[in-house]
Amino acid sequence: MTSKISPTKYSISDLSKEFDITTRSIRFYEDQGLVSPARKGQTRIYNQRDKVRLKLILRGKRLGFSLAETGRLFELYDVDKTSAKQLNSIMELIHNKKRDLTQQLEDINAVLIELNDLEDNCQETLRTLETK
Amino acid sequence: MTSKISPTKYSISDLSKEFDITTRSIRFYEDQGLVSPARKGQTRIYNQRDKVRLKLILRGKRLGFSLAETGRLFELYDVDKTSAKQLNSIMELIHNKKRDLTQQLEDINAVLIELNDLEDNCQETLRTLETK
DNA sequence: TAGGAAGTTTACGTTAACGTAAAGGTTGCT
DNA sequence: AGCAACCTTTACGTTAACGTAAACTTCCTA
Repeated sequence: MTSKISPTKYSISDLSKEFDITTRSIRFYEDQGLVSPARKGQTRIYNQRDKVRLKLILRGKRLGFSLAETGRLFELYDVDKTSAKQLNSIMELIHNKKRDLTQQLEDINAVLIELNDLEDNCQETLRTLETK
Repeated sequence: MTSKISPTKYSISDLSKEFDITTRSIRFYEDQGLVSPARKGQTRIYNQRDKVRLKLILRGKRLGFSLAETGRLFELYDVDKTSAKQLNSIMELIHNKKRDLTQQLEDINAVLIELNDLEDNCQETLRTLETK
């Protein structure tokens, strides 16, 4: 049996509400080539794929990716018929991204440790203040 | 015996070379109140503390912190004699930062998994290209 | 049929984090 | 003395990622 799935059709304001971003941002992402919704007349109509892309864009932003970088990552997924040359440059790109992210993991862990220390200090100070 | 430590005195170009940033950036960070080097006449003289701060600024940037956010974190360390009220707002700030960073950890792990998948695909495609 | 809600394009404005250039002071050779 | 290598301040320019406003269309409904 074929699986019927969710509505798969969204207006721009549907998505702006769901992701808590402005319609301006969504149109801007389109301008930058990160999404390309269908049109019904003038009106944009977004499908599941567009929605997923928005989610990925936002995740990218949380990680400090520029929109251009996120766009590059999107391209990676659309690669089916590529030359070996391109494949190698793609793998280099992937390698660099992995390197950056691994560095970020270290950074985050370090900062989390520091924040926990700070938190402990604060709580202790609070306790001594209350005892008095 | 007292431990003699490293030079602890740096010129602006020393640090710009060491951290691979421009002197313009370093002066800008000063402008934003993130470092405050001593002066000998007009000339800036940086010490160990300044150097550490630069390192932290750069780590913050890797994590997508704005200079203002990093500045807030610096302030947290200078807190000794603070009121309970301030302590609570500080702890809230810490809490939010921890929340963000934890989210980032999840994001990074997700992206790393995807990148590994992509890498595998690329390598497999490369192998099939070579076999032919 | 008048108006409101949601959509559109076009275009100028804004903020952060510097880049870049101009104009000049200080030190150290040679 | 001259100039090269640093340092300084001042100030305008630049890019990314939108914000904001104007002017317009389309659809719904009271």
